[in-house]
Amino acid sequence: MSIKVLVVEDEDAISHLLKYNLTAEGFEVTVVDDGDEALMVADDFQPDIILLDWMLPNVSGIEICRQLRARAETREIPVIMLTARAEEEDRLRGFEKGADDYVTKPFSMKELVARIQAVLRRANPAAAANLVTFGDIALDRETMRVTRSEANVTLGPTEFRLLETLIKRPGRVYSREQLLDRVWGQDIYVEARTVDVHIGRLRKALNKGGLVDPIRTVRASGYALDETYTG
Amino acid sequence: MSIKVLVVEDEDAISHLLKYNLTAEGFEVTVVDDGDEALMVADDFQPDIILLDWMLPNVSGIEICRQLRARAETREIPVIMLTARAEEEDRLRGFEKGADDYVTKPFSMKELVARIQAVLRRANPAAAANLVTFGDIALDRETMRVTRSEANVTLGPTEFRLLETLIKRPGRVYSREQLLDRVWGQDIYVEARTVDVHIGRLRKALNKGGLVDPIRTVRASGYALDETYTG
DNA sequence: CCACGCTGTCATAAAACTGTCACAGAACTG
DNA sequence: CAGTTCTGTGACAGTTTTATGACAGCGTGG
Repeated sequence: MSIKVLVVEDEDAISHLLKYNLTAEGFEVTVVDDGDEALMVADDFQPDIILLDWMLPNVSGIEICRQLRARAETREIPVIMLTARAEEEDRLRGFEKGADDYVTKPFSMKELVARIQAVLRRANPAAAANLVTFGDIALDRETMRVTRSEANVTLGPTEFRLLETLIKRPGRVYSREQLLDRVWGQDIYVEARTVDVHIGRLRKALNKGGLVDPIRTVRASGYALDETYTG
Repeated sequence: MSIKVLVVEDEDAISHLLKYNLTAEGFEVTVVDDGDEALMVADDFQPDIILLDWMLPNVSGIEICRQLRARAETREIPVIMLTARAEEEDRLRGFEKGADDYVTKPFSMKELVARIQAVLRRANPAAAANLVTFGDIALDRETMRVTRSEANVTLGPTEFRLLETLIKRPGRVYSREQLLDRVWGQDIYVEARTVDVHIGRLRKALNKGGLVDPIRTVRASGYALDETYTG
């Protein structure tokens, strides 16, 4: 099942553009062009996120936003405001009324998608899935197994947790300290460089057989799963 | 580079605690223990937020707050007051003088971090955002990546921070000294001309493939992102 | 008690990045 | 236009950061 996006936008040019591109990105897109309809559709379609134009016929986007927040059924749905205005004051009003983020037209699709994902991550408390995948890598918490391209990968407990941590947010860079906190726990002390060694061990296990390394080293910062990697 | 916090606090016990915990939370923390120093450091370090102790030697926190508001350079920086007093009257005075929030000692780190983030969101949504864009350039703090026209740009740590600094205020001209303060830090000494070299490196990386240079050199002054540039 | 798998630390080598300098060229000045 | 000031940049030596093999300690199961 894919992520459902509700687009509230009255300009056809923009809504078509959005529908086209977001569909291509794998989202399930519904478009409405007016505020009252938006409120109704939000209720029964239950989108995962709403993209809300600021300027709408009849009711302003900000008012929609306020009303969405007032109803139990729609309260939790994150909202990104789309607007031509970049003024500070407007931005503040948007956040005040409960917008989760704010995108100024014109925007790039890349930016929009990144923001959608960021907001969803923030709003969506841990997807407690047993099976997590990243490219051709699959990690199963239940069986404590990791596979790459269907082939079994043998990991020690520490490497397993390390991968488990990294895979939660592919692309995000974790500092050695953050990894120590998350993988080793906050109370125990180990050298930061120990992380390097375990990253090395994880790499060796994961890339056995000459596969491409999916782990990115970010100098002076830490490590991340390379989000541009496609298994 | 992460969010910069300036802590103004004269009690070592507390400032150490703050520095330790906030650093662990991913903030970049600078501590000063006296008001006059705070004003100076705020100017060149340009923190994203200031945690200000109410009781300080020489000058009171509230006075610092007032003076911060009086200067263009520091006016926009949000302030959270730290105080042992919880009386309504003090709280009002704090807000009157321009504090954005108010935390009463003793406080939990969790609470403080939550308030910092709330204040940052309110005061400056862009600074708290992971993704900053300028024209066709996008800088993502979470993944530590920079792209131009969707294409990945490889930067060293220093060039990354340099761009991060410039992109905060496109168009603003930064002197070499200001860039040294903000990008390199206040305590270390390097030649001003070193900035030129890194600007050169940033340019080379950013414009690879014959793209237009978005960085403007302002003779005898410094550098800026060219606000007339449209990606 | 031993073998074994796993761990954390270290030493060392390799890689990546940094700051400076020198010089060429560009931009100003009068 | 000649003189002066400022900027761009290739080269380079030095430094910082990362990768990795080696090793000793630990706990478990035999």
